[in-house]
Amino acid sequence: MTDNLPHVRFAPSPTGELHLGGARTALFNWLFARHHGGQFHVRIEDTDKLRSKPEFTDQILESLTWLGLDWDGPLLHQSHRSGQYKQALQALLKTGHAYRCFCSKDKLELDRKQAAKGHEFMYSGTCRDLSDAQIKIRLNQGQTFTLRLRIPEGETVYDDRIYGKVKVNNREIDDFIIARSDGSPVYNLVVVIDDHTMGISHVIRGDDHISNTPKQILIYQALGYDPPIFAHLPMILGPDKKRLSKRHNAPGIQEFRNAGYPPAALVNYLAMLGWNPDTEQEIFTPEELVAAFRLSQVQKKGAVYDEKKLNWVSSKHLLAMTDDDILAGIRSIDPDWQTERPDGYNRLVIEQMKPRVRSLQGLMEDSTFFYQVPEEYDAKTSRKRWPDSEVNNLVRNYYDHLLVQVEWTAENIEWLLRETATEAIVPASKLIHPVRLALTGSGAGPSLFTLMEILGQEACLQRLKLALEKLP
RNA sequence: GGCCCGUUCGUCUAGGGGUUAGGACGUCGGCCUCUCACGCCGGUAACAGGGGUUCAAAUCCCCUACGGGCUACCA
Repeated sequence: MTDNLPHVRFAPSPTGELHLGGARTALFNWLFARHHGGQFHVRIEDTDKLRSKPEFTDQILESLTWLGLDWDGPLLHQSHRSGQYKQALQALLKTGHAYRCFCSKDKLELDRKQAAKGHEFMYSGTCRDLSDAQIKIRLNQGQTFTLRLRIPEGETVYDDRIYGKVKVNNREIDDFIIARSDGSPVYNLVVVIDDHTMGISHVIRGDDHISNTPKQILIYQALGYDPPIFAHLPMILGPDKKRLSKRHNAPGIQEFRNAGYPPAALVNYLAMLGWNPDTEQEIFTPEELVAAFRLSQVQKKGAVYDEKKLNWVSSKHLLAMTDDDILAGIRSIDPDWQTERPDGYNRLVIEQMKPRVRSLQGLMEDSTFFYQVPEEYDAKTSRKRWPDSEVNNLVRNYYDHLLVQVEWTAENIEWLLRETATEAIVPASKLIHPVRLALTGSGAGPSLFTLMEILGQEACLQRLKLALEKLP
């Protein structure tokens, strides 16, 4: 490119939803581009007609958008470039870098099976040096053929920005197929042409592509293109150290969204998987990540996905978010959440609950007592905090005091409670806990007096009355 | 099988010749306290193994083991 700024791309195939590994690859590309003021492109690799589904494209894009990974320029589709591939194939055939191979699929498969017993399988090169006459005969017979790349002698070397120098003897690479017998180009050719015509300067992708890279470099050379810079990211692993997949019931990005992880938290966590900022900072905003990101700080080894740490990162982000932002986040998952309540009330609830949860979903679930009368009382807490009818007397006294309380503030509520306890010559906690149980149905929750102030006099009285009837 | 890549606490990682091998999550204990969280303090826990090189190796070299990836007319 003429601007000298990096151009990178994320190239998912729409054969499934975006998962963690893909998201991380996209993220690192995006961080790299944004850090250097370059361009981040998204290209949909939809050449596999059978497995590609437009719904998946939509879903992937939605996930990227949700994560905040905005891309530059139009969305590209690989399938729209077929003319160009044909042209390149023709050129390679003409220059002798590619040749026709008439071996049938069945024969190749047989060879492969034979070889499986012994050692490696490589294409034997049967058709490598067919004469023009021989080719003509076969063509006249109507034999179908694939196109193979003629691999030159020597070795292919490249400098991986993460792995360092990677060197492969070309003997290890066989004359692989670049066009199928129906004339369609194969992935390795297609990426090369796409990346070249898009002006991609840095190819940043999963390290499962490391062995493909020399093949692709050979194609670049055959075509007379300059290869881009390569950087291979380590895989994200499951607890068994195998590449993370559905078998680990690894959630797709949409599930993280639905579970109520703030996108910035997921981005933060993913960035820390296999990368480190060279400082001891752990919690980053996306902007801070952009500023700090260096490819050179990327790890070579795979990293195990750890939900516990994600939860921690998420709780940190939640704590740092404003109540309004959290409310907006919740509404983006569930537009109807507590809409019948004033948002002022909801914000108070959020303020109280946000240090106690790890996700928006958790916040919604754990704050139901702010909105409805508890349906039951936690058995263990009941036994411990409300063991007998003496508690009823105590709570009834408090209830009576509250009945006449005109100014409903946390201070007044607390003062009254302590008064009630003092009158009965018991510690305040003897009253605090049963009251909380009556109001929330559980033994845990925000500070009782703040809770009561937020709930309001009417709700508190109603719930106390109910508990007095039902407990112990 | 072949080729490539990797290996520091359970997990994410710092450390690249001389360190009490550091931090974070988790876990355990304590403090705070009306509970639960938050917060704070503290504990637990790692250089895969073996050979070299060196006065000195987690750090450099070699081998082994283990793990992963690739080895398609998939992408």
